[in-house]
Amino acid sequence: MARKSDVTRPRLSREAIVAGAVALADAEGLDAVTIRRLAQEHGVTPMAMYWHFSDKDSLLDGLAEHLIEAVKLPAPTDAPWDAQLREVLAAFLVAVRPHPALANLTLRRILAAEPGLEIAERVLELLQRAGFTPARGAEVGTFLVCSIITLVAADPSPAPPRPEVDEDQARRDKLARLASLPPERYPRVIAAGPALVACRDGDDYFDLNIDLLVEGVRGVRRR
Amino acid sequence: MARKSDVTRPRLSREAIVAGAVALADAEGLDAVTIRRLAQEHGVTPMAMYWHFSDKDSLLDGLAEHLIEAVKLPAPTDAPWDAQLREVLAAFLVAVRPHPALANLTLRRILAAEPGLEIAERVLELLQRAGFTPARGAEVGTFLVCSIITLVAADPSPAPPRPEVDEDQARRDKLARLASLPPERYPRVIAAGPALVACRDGDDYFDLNIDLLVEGVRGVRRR
DNA sequence: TCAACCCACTGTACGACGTACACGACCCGC
DNA sequence: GCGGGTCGTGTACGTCGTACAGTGGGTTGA
Repeated sequence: MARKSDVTRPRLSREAIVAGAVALADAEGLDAVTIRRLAQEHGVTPMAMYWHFSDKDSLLDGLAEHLIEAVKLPAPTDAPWDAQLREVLAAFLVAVRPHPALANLTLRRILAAEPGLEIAERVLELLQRAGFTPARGAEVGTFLVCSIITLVAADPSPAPPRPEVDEDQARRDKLARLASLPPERYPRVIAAGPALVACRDGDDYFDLNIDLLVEGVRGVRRR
Repeated sequence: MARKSDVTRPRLSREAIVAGAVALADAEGLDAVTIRRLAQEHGVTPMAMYWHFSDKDSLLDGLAEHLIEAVKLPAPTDAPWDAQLREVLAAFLVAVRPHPALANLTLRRILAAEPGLEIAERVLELLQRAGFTPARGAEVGTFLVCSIITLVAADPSPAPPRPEVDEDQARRDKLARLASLPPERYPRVIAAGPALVACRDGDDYFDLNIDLLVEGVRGVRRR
């Protein structure tokens, strides 16, 4: 097997594997994250991965944990609960947004490790302060976090392939298809076409919808 | 190859394949939906599928379309926009909820066929009536639909395996893990444990969060 | 009536995937 | 110098999607 270099290769490690996997997922999508592919990129046999991870699923656990660890939870202040809630959700968004291909992995793994528990505790505390019972708070909090993840994950094409020229082209094609719909049946879809097809690289989309969530929480507070 | 019956087998069709795939996904999760497995269940060679679908992805397209077609859009009334929006979102939820394993497929395929376009048009119309510009309406509407899907898809374990006794056991284990956390660090996580771990089989969770979304839309309306 | 045709399906094969199992090589303290 | 962890190799198996080349049976035109 060809080594990465002729001299000694820097020892493999959990962290190095995870970092490589994250980079790979960012560049080519989650489907490109393969035991064999990662091994190859580290100049190593596929089976070498199994010393550091018991199986592929635990590798994905590692990726999710990596994302969740990156959340920089803002320090508690004496600002009102809704302002603080917005900050917490925004912090989560900021951490996850660079890795849309991995966002979905965090969906079911937030409560699996300490950093995620910290986030959950914080959200539940703010929701309790807002007047929710623990059960209601859990339901709302679960939904909030899931929504942030979806906000990020729902955006891109299933898996961004190599050339970003292609991606643009695909978007243009999609827009053209919308534009060619019968205008008497779908006037608003056509009018909104550019916004429906656009990639969410501005902050507007995220700001607006985080606001929507927080406003929603305020709205259902009394129940 | 063994036929499903000794006598002539009823001709294969797109619809039959999709129906089988939906049933399979409901029973054993999306991972069980395999070209080979479907072929076997129809008493047919794997390659026979490729007469009806160009590849697996177009089969998944078919599944998504099947779900979206099932949405029973309520007739327009002269009720206020927010009440109607709630009805539309609820209708979407009702159609998707029986098939959590397939919900995510609809995320990027709503605008691919006519029934989905109809839904989009309707949502955009209501949002326009609420005072949103087409662009803003598109951003909010996209998020609303994605949220409904997430509401359904985020719930179950990755893929429900065979015995539902196991599923209950897994839930109990997870709850026990939460309960054994240090109470001084995670008091609210522990208090909310049952609600965090519970399966969302009651309507409460969905009703509450649809309300949250509609209230959120009302909240961000003026911008 | 019979050859021609096409639809729906078969058969075989290939490369990629996750991973079980057995086997080294390296490095450490004793 | 040597025995036992730590880390990695080599080989193999079963499963996946699917390319490509056949093939049989129903319909059709002469």
